[in-house]
Amino acid sequence: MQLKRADVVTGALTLLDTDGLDGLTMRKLGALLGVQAGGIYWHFKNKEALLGAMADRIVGEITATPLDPGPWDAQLAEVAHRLRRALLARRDGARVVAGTYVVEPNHVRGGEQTARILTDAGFPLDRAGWVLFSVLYYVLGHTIEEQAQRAAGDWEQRGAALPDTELSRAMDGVIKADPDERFAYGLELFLDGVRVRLAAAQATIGRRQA
Amino acid sequence: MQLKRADVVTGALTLLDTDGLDGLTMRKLGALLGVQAGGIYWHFKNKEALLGAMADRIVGEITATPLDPGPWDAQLAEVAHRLRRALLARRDGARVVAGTYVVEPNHVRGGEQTARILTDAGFPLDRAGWVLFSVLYYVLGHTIEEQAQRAAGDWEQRGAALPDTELSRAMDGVIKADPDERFAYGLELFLDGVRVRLAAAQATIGRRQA
DNA sequence: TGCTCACCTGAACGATGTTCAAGCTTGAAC
DNA sequence: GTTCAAGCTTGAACATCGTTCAGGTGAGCA
Repeated sequence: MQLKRADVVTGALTLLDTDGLDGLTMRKLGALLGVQAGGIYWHFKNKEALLGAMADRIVGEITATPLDPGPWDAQLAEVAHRLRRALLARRDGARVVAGTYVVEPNHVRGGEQTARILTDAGFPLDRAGWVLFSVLYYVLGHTIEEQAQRAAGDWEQRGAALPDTELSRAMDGVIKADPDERFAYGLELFLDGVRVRLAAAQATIGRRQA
Repeated sequence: MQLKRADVVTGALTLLDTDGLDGLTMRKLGALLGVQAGGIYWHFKNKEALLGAMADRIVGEITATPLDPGPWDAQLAEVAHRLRRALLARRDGARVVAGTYVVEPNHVRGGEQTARILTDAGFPLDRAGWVLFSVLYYVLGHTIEEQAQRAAGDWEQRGAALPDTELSRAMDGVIKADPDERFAYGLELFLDGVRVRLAAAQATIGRRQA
């Protein structure tokens, strides 16, 4: 039974979970697959291409199951949460996805599907794209930091080094707060902004129609 | 004249601009500083520590000049723009900053200064921190992608590979749009959300006072 | 049976981060 | 002005990394 392209990606994701992105080497991946390191290069041009395929597999989770019908804001929030869950599901998932600027099929498919949510809600198509990317950036940034914090683990010299002002204690509180809550809060800020824009756009149309 | 810690950081940032993050090696940095690669390890425990110091120097630009007095939303927007400019000012600046989860002095100082903007506007302290970090994540995510796209340069096989639907043409339009405009648009979405929250909080206080 | 691809081996190449004993340089103390 | 410890650097080595490539192996078709 020979190796298929998909098997390499699966093995790479397994190794990612156990050893992290920095521990993901071609030699270790080869050993896991029962193959010499060089053999992988028949399936992928280089490591970057492999990482791109891994990223696409990770974000592919988002479009795996169809969205429940419902109001646009609930749907958009669901997509954002799915993306975050997909990134968190694998060790260093956010770094893997953020590091690859490749246009892979699942990326594009997910983007289109999400844009449709916004255009159906009445957003003009170009602005829908802008909103979509903005949310994407927020999720990526948030999850990168979340996983970096998790990786840094408990070498928490932090509190000691900081000056003990009211503000810096608050900063420390932010870091220690529940990431799920913080994520939802920031996402809600975004959605409020989108709601404002949507209301304004519809008011303009209404005025034009009146 | 011997090397000081700060000189190493300055040289590293120069090398970052010319060779990019992937081209920033200890040997090249040593050559630039007129020193063997091993010598750098007297000043910094390892490369990660050096990158942390570089990141702190980059974000230090933000607090270099004091903020103009004005309404809180203009100030917050100014901070976000300063952060973006500081990251864009150096090649791969966003990746450098995002990759280091170290609490360096300038990071903390900038965070506190920005939190004060929000508390002065009437935000509770803990929520101010959440808002602040959310904006930070947006800016980081946006700028990482912006610089990645710049680095990918004009190997634009992109248009050809994509299916030619209305939606995918729109996606392509997003990528080709002016990054400054896109950034400002997404930031404004955020600010709208914050305004909504602030209005709601003040309404509650008002009702309580009444 | 033999041919032809698809797939893999095994060894090498250059480059990277990091370590360390040994030297040099500097500046203050005597 | 000499001395001496501390601050800084050398030079060579080590393990490991991504990547290449000429040559093997094996399965499926003729």
